[in-house]
This record gives sequence, C-alpha cells and structure tokens, in this order.
Amino acid sequence: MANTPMPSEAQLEILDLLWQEQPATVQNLHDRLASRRKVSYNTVLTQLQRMAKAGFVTRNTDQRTHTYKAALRREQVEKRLFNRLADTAFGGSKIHLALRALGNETPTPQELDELQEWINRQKK
Amino acid sequence: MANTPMPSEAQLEILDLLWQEQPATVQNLHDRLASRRKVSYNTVLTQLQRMAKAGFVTRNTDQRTHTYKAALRREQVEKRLFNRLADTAFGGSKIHLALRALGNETPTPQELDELQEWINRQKK
DNA sequence: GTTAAATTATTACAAATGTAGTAGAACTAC
DNA sequence: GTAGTTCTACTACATTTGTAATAATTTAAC
Repeated sequence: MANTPMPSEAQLEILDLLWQEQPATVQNLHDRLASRRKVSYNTVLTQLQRMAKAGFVTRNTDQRTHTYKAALRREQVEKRLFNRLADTAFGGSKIHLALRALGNETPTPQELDELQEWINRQKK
Repeated sequence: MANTPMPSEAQLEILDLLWQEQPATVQNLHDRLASRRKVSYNTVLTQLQRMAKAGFVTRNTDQRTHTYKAALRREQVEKRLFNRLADTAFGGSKIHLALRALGNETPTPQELDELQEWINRQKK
C-alpha cells in the first residue's frame, strides 16, 4: 500500500498537465510542456508510453492519434509525494514542511481565505 | 543559482540524520539509519563519500575514523525541495501544496497560532 | 499516386541512483 | 606478534531516468 511505484519527476510534469486538461494527445501535451522548457515530441511520447505501461495513465487507441488520461488521483499522488518529502528531509514533520512553504509565498486573497477556513475548522 | 545539484533521496535521509546530530561517524549514521530500514554499512559510506565529493557534507579526516558534517543549510534544501515539488506536481501552487499538507495533519494549538499569525501578516 | 507530414513503435544511450562486495590498512586484544 | 575487527578506498552492477534518434505506418495535399 505504501510503496506502490510512483511517477518520476518528468512524468509528474506531464501528469500535472493531464490533471489540468484531459484527455490529451501527445501533440497537445508536447505543446504545453514545450512552452515551459525545451523538450522533444518523442520524449513526451516515450514518457506517456512508460506511464501507460506502469498504469499511471490510460490511453484510448481507437483513433490513430491516441489520447491519454491520468489514471491516478491527483490528491493521492500529492499526498504520497508530500509525505515522502516530509519523511526523508523534514524529519517527518509535515506541519513544519507546510510552514516552511508558506514562509516564502505571497498568496492570493482566495488562497488566504482557504487557509483561514482551514484554521477555523481546526480551532473548533 | 537555481539549478545547483541537489542531494538524492538516499542522501537526504543521511543529511537529515546529520542535521539532527553533528558531526557523526559512518558507524553512527549507519546505526541510526539501519534502525529504520535494512541497509549495509558500505552503502552509507559510499553515499557519504559521494556527498563529500559533491560538497553536500564536509569531512574531518584527522582521525582514522572520519567524521562528517552537513555542508548545506537545512532551510535552503527544504525550500528548494519544496519548490521543486510544487512546480512539478502541484501546478506551481505552493499554497495549494501547503494546504494539501495541512489537510492530513492535526496541528498543535501553537502551530495553529503560528499559522494564524502568518495569515494576519499577509492580510495587512 | 507520389511526396510531405503526422503519429506511433522500437531502440539506444549516457548519467544518476541505490546498493553492496572486495581489498588493504590500521587498531585492538590476547 | 598474530588473529580478529574496524575503517576507508575502490570497484561493480543492475535499475531507473531523461532524452531522443530511427523506423514504420498512416493520412493529407497536390
């Protein structure tokens, strides 16, 4: 349960795009990724193929141009990654990690509200 | 400045131990690490040697038994790791990542206060 | 229908990663 | 002083990771 294989960093980048908009073609994903950093079409394709094999994404092959969807729940993955980071580098303290995070950020009013609400819930 | 090489995950585990107690011998680090998971003495040694080479730790070789100290500031590393995680998996939203973190935690009253204060500061 | 473009499949490869074995030096206990 | 023990240095090796080239196939445009 705890040690299911996780997507690599390059794969997470692509998963993140899928979570934002699904399903998507290689072309589309490459366009979006390439707008952030230089990367070849085939690199994206290979990662998607690896992820399909690993079960991280599903793919529809009805058309010649395949389309992909994330097969993992974003929340699940985020939680696992966060815990791993807290465990390996933050001595296991998740709150500590969260505070560290906030320390360097300028939140939007909406985010602030979310945070405030969370605190209110905790205080009850 | 942004892409200085970072310690790997196995290295972070060791760095974390150093941050807790420094300086330390291989023996000591191995003992502490092995109490959490099975790992050989030589594995720890090798990682320390690699880290020394990479400049992640310094080592004192005056005695036959060398001692090691972290050469990176914990805060720095934590910040970088956090940002990397936010960028690759959380669509760049650090607050979002922090909230996710908080979602699974039960904070102490004191931590809640810290958080509340942070919010108040932001609201001004 | 022949050429160009798009798309997937296959293969490659260097570097990083995690792990540990072996060799040799030096210290320790008899 | 010799036999085990403790260390470091060096070497090894399978996997994973990131990246991409090449080949094969289908579709589109003329």
